[in-house]
Amino acid sequence: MAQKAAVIEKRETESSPCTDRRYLRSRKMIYRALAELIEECGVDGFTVGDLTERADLNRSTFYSHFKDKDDAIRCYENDFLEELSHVEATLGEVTPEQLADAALEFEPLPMLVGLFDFLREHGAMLRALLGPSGDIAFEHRLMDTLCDTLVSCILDPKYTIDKNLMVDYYVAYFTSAALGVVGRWLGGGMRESSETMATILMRISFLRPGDPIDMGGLDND
Amino acid sequence: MAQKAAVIEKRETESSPCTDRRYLRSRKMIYRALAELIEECGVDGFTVGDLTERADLNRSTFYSHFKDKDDAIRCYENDFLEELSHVEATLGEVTPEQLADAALEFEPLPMLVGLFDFLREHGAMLRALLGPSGDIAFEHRLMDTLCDTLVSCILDPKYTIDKNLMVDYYVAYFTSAALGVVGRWLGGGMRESSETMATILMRISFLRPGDPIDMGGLDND
DNA sequence: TGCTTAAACAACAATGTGTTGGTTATCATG
DNA sequence: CATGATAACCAACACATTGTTGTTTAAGCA
Repeated sequence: MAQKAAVIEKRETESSPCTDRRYLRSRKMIYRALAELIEECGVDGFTVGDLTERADLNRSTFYSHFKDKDDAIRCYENDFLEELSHVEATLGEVTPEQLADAALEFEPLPMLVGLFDFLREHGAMLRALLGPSGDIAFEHRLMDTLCDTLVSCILDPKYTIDKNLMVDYYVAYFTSAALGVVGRWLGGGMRESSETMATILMRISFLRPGDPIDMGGLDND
Repeated sequence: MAQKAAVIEKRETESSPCTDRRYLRSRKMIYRALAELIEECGVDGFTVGDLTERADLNRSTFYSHFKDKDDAIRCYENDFLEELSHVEATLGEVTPEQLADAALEFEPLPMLVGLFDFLREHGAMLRALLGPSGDIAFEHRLMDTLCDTLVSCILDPKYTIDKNLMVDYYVAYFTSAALGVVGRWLGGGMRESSETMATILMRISFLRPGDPIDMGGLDND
C-alpha cells in the first residue's frame, strides 16, 4: 500500500531522556510548526519540507527526530495522553460531598478546574488536532481515555459491573458531550476561565430539554 | 504548498445528470472502494492506485470522475449533506404533542426514526468517515448541519434570538452528544432498530447524572 | 446499425519521500 | 578553556505517487 519507512535511532529512552539544548530546541520548533500547519492546512495538507521551513530547520533534522510526519503527531499525542492520565490520577477521586456541592450549589469541581487548566497548557496543539482540519484518530483516543476516567467519576459503580445497552450509549453520550464543550472552548480561543468552564459543564449536564438555560451568576468575562 | 491539480470536464451538471450505465457503475465502484479503504487505512493511508485497483478500474478512469482523492470524498459528503437536509425538511417539524409524548411516554419521535433510517442507508460510508480513521472535517460539517436543524427542534425559539454563553455551549453539548450516540451505533454495526435508537436517544437526553439508567421495556434485539 | 463516449492503456514531467555520507557548529564535561 | 561527542546542516539518490496527455478499445444509446 502506501510506502512505509525507516528505522529511527533511539536517542531518547524512558530511562534517559535527552537533555541536549539543540535537540530540545529543535523538537520544540517542530511541535510549534506542526500545530500551526495542522490548523492552517490540515494534517495532510503540508509536506515535511513545509514543516521544516516553518520551523527553520533542515529537512533531514526532522527525520533524525521522527520516522515521518505521522510519527511526529503520534508522539505528541502519546505524550499528551500520558500526561493527561497522570493529571487525572493526581487530581484524584471526586468525593461525594464535592459532587453534591457541584450538583446543588454549582460549585466548580476542583477536578474539572484542574483538567481545564491542563488542557489550556496544550491549547494550541489541541485546538489544531480537534479542529476541523485535525486528527480524528486522536479525538477517538481522547474519547476512550475520558470514558475510562471522567465517566467513572460520574457513573454509579454498579453500572460498570452489569452493563446494559443504555449504559453503553449513556457513556458515549456524556463523553461526546463533554468533548464537544471542550472543543467549542478551544475553538473560541479559551476565553472562559477554567472555573467558569467547570461550572458551565456541570450545569449543562443537569439540564433537561425544555429547562430554562440561564447564566445565573456566571460572570461573562 | 502541497501540489494542486487539474481541471475536470463537467460531465454531470445540476440540470443534466449523467445516466450512462458505465459512468454510474464506475462511480458506484469508486465509492464502495472508498468506504472500504478509508475504514481500513484511513483517509490518507492509501493511494489512488490502491483505490482503483480495489474498484477494478483503471487509474485514469478515476481522474475522469474526480479531480483527486479529496474531491471524491468531498463529493460524497456534499451529496450526503444535501440529502440530509432534504430528509430533515421532509420529516418536517416536531409537533408539541409529539415532543410531550416522547418526553413522558418515551414514544419514539417519528422525525428521529426517519433520521436513523436515512443514516442506515449510508451506513458503510458514514461508519468509515466518522470512525477513528475517518474525516474530521466531515464530522464538523455534519455537526454544523445538525446544530441548525435538530437543535432548533429542541431549543426554545427565544434562545435563538437572545443568545448567551450558556446557550452556545448547550448547543455544542447536545449536538456532540447526539453525534456520539450515532457514532457508537454505526461503529457497533447498527444492530439496534431505528425506533430503539430514537427512544434511547430521547431517554438519555432526559437523564441527569445520578439518575438510574434502565432499559425499561426496550427490547434488547 | 452506426454514432457517441466511457473505460483502458501507456508514457510523461513534476513533486514528495525516506535515506545516505560528509561537513560544520554547538553542547556538555573535565 | 580545550576537546571529544553529537546535533544540525547540506547535497544527492532511488523510489513512489501524482496529475496529465495522448491513443485505442469496447460498451451504451438512438
